Amino acid sequence: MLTLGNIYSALLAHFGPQNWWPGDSPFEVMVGAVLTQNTNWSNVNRAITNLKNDDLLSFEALSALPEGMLAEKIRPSGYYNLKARRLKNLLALISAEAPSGDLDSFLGQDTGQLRSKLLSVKGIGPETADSILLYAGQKPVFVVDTYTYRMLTRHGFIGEETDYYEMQDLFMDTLERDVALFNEFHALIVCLGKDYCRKSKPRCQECPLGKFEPVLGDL
DNA sequence: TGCCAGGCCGGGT
DNA sequence: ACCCGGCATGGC
Repeated sequence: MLTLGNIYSALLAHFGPQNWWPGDSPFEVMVGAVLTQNTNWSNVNRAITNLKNDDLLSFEALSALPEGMLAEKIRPSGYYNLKARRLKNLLALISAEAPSGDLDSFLGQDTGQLRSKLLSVKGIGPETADSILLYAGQKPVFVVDTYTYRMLTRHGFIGEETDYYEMQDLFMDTLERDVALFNEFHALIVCLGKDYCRKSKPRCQECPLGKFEPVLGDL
């Protein structure tokens, strides 16, 4: 019987623990979540490094930095004008919710309420919001991304028309709602995606999941 | 060289 | 309710 648990075990055995998120503070995670939208992490890391080198990676410093200057700092991450605006939008939410920039109280809110507020920010969609909830807020929320979709569709686990929330429900209704599990699982799916589920490689031949004989609907 | 990366928004059907 | 173009740098 094929289960998501089997997939998790196979990925963990193949790639080993990933220990995400690659950022030390919740604030850094939130910034990274926006910067990594449709962008590879090495480019994001350059942008983060630029901010760190200038001591700008804090709520106070970023709030004081003009949007145009922020854009220049994060240029390597791509879409830099757009992302500077999106980061400012997020900072505005934090200001409204926790005027002193107290992230603990901001992230300590009820998960559903916080999710709605994050989604109300222009530039933050389902994946970015859920990444912040899980990796910055330690909430048991499963993060779905393009690799998750490719893994599930290409192995025939789900239909092509499946949307974000259907996939998310699949994980959250099947697995134990555990922060550490959701953390590792999503990170491992990204590993799988980078190595085997590239857009230009429609079939994952030597994929670690190849030993399974997936059947549509059998999860 | 062209294609791709840990999305999301806005405008057009 | 979909579908599509725009946003942009750096790696392979």
